[in-house]
Amino acid sequence: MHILSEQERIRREALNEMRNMGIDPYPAAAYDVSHAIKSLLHDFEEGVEVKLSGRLMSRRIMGKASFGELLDSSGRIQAYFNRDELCIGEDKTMYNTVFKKLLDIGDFIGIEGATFTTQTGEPSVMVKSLTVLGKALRPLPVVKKDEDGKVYDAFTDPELRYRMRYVDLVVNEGVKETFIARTRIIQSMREYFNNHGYLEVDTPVLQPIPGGAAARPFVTHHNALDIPLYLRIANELYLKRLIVGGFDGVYEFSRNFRNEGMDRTHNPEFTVMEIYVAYKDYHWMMAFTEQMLEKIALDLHGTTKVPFGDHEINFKAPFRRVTMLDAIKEHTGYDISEMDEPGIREVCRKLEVEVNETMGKGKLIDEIFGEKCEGHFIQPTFITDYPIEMSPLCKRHRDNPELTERFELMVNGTEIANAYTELNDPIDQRERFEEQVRLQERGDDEAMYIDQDFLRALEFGMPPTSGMGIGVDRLVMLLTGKTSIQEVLLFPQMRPEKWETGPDLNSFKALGVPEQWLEHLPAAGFTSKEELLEAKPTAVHQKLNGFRKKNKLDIPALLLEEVQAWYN
RNA sequence: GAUCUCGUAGCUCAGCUGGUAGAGCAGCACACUUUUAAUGUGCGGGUCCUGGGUUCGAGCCCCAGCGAGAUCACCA
Repeated sequence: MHILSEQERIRREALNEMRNMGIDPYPAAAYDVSHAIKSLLHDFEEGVEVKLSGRLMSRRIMGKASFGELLDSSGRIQAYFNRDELCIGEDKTMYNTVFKKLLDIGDFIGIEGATFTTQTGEPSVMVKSLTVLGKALRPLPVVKKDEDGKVYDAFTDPELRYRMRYVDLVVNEGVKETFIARTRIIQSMREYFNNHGYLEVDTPVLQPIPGGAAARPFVTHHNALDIPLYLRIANELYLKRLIVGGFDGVYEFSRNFRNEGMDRTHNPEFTVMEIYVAYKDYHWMMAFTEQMLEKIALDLHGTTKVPFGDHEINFKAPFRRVTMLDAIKEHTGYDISEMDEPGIREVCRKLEVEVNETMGKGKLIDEIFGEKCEGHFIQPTFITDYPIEMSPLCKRHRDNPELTERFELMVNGTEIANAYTELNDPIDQRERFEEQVRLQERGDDEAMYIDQDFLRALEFGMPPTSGMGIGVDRLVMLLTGKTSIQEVLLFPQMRPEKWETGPDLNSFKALGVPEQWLEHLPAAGFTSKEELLEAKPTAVHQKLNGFRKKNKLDIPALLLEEVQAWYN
């Protein structure tokens, strides 16, 4: 138990008083409402009998009448509490005591009454009946907004907002909308795939070999099997096994886990949608992807134009297509298409792109692209035909064996999707994995492991297939105008909070402190037995009785002799 | 992991050259029957992130730690 602040103590006292009055602050019965607030406001009419529920978010008390705001999941409405409307008879306790004294901002209440419009033109509810549905014991931050929509005292500290997302969702406008948008984006995507007849599947999160991507995995241990298991870094190799098994198209919203840095674009767990479709190639997949994004933008915003920062991004298909080598030529002036590794190294030096000895030709090209080109692609652009070294799961380009049939979709200067014509030649695949092992030995810690079962599956034959993965979190960021991944994850990873262990009331009890006093000692400034015994008995005696008087505690005052007895 | 910045009341923030901790909102009390960032009067509320150090004296200076943010590295 933490030490209660004054405001928390006052709310607990109100809670007890409600119980003493026979009001259950946490009633069990369902409270069926007549309207969601948003829909009530949407076609607002006067004189409609309504029953609403929600949190009390503000109160403006003026003697016998008060205004408050009720917040439900859909919106806010003003409620008018008039003493004589709420309390028809002589007994005015419901207004004078329950509403004015015992309710607080943040409490859940139900109201029944009739709609009307105030003199200032505000749609409101004249409250005839009030029900307490759930008392809040902690004060909610009060965020206020003036006529111009200017926000005061917003709850802004990112640490507190992410740790206490429940508070963030209640008091900060727009937070809920972001997460509703996230779900709608996912629904739109799922609908698109289902309409094409592709099957949503689930593949293992716990994997014996962390394959399908180059990343550092989380390791755990399975006791019964006594083996290490890895949290998946990708699901690609499993989905391709399903294509081997005969599905035409499979997709999965895959929570992936990577044991790497955390910042405003990286969370240890994140969501990627991956889809694999048989008998298709990456040209088909580009068209499929751009149409998907156009649909998502339309479903979410009703237009393909999405504002983001200073830009407006247009998801209208088709998107521009540029080969990686052309992109490099476009943004650096160097044509590296005919160059060998030393030649490209020289270009890196001239461009002041940082490289090291472990990097192969492909990696060098990727570095140039990442440093000099990536950031320039604001409007959706497909970058195609990547070097073979950095694409070990991708089929060789039909016209150039040094390249692969791969594209990445760049939007707003970052990659949001990645796709291949998948490699289905098992012998080539085995050699590519072995090349990865050589890179690993050279020091490239991003190189991949060899998944023998995956190779076996390919040896049974996989139809030509195209696969695409899209970062769901980043897509949501783009479509909601957020610049940090923490804003689109309900519960982003944070360092665990340190909790006060709390005062040890039992140790006070052992000293002989009366039962009724135990809970008040920490509030009065004594959090441990040691702390108490360090002070003089006379000081303790005065401090505790002073606390009793100040807080009007309904317990007997302590005698000095009683306090002295604790010291023996 | 590195560098920089920040951590003060429930929330948002001031706090001078080191000299007894402040404001607004929220809370409590009183007044007020159509307000809307309601208003007026009064009153409470603090481990100044934690632990050391310097000093007669530390919210402020120094050291260490914890947490967060920004930049970078790695990654998507």
